[in-house]
Amino acid sequence: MVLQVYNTQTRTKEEFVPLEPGKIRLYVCGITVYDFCHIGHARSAIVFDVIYRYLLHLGYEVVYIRNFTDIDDKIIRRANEEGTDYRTIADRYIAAFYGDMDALGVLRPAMEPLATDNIPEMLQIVGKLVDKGAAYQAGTDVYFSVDRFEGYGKLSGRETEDLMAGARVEVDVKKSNPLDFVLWKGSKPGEPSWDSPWGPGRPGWHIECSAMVTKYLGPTIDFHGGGKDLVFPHHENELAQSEMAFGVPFVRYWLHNGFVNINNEKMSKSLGNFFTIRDVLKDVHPEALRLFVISKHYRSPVDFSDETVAEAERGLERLYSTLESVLERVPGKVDAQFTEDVLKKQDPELYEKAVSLPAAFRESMDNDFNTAQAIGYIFALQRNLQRFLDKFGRKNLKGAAAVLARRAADTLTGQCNILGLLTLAPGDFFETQRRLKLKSTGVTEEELNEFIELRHKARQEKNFAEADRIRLELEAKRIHLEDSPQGTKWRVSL
RNA sequence: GGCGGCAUACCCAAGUGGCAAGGGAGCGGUCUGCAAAACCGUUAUACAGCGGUUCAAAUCCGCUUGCCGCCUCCA
Repeated sequence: MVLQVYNTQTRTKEEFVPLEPGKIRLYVCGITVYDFCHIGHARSAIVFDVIYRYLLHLGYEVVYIRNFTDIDDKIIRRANEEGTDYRTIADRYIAAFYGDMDALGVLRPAMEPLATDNIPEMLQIVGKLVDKGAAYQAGTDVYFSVDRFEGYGKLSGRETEDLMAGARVEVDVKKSNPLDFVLWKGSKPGEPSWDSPWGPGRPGWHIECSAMVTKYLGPTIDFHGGGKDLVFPHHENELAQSEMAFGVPFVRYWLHNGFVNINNEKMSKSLGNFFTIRDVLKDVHPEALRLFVISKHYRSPVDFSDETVAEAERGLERLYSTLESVLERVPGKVDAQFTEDVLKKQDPELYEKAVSLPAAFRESMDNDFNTAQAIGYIFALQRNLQRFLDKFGRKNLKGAAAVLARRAADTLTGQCNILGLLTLAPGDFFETQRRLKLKSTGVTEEELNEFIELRHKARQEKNFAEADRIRLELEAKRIHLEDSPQGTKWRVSL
């Protein structure tokens, strides 16, 4: 089986062949640090986190780089609004970003370089382009000359004539071609600036990625990723300047994730319909958000709503619930040896599903990271496992049945871990989940425990009317009581 | 105006030529003092519409309709 990936540039799925056997160079465009991240950023981060985890799982050495754009117009504007400097703003939101990413369980890339730490490298590329006649100075700015790069438009599938015709931007008179883009921007008085052969200034938007890709990974890399909106102009321009400067292919496979929509409309700052990661995580468990994101193929748009997120939460609770049952019902040590045949006889379907899950999972993931399908297989095994557990009523499992249940649970957990799911002990998950959800009911844990205690007494006295009254009172607040042999548990409905 | 994507049950969502995965919700049942959870059963002669290719199409081709995105900062 081979990994197939959809390459934006060719618009087809291609067999993945790394530049260097066993090694993968992966670069993902990070964020511009001028505000808190929203769930669109979360989707991108989670999608590439899953891809990164999967490539590691396949046994590749993956060098994963994700940059921070820490100098740009929006950062400067924000600094001016707050009467502070760009560095303060950038550092604040870098810290916030790390907080969000850690909360989401996103693995850290090998390196997360800052644009401003790589200015000399950028100037080097600008110099190369000027020397080759592919860039020119106009006023205090330096522009890339799109006409000089034959392949311009090959990533986004556009013809330069089409772009010209549809140009919505006011044409900058300094440019010799309206499509030319700025490599180096002369700074206005009071703006942050760096010295350069073309005068004091700061980098244009695209040059930083070209510089950092080359510096940390080399002139040709395997994967370059980001949101769909970066295809044009950002990645198109990166590609143009890099290939012009270094004369070798820039990226072997371009990966772009789809958007998060709200009510079927793109979520964006300009539309004002966005949710920050930190706000969402106030009532949604990070693994539930992750499951929500990867329940759909990464290239498709995904609609974010209370309903769609709640579905993911319920699904995740189901998985953890089954795992919890296995922990409770299968004795701590399962050391007895049984032949495969004996295990299979316990429940042929469960046995078969457990044994075949890794292959099915891998086949899905090898097909352009089809996490949605992989999750389908995971739920199928979960269902079989739960069914198997239920066959034993409330009894603990013993012997071969215990071994089979344990093996199925381990397989489930193992595959989910590759996606960054089921990374917690079930007990810890449910505790966090209950605490998150209880906040929205206005009932404190102490109050709730008092209710449960009162009801417990009423039940002991066979005063079921009172017991049911308490149940109903709590249900009105979406708190459901579940009587079990281990005592009364509770959960908040989603 | 140019370029691109999507359309599968009540909802979400896989499927990319050979009997339509999975999840949620609903309904009926088992269990329960009553519940909940869980389990069992049930819910698409059918994949926007029309035409074509094929022994065979949700899957390939063409047209039509509807929605969305990019072309400006944007994950």
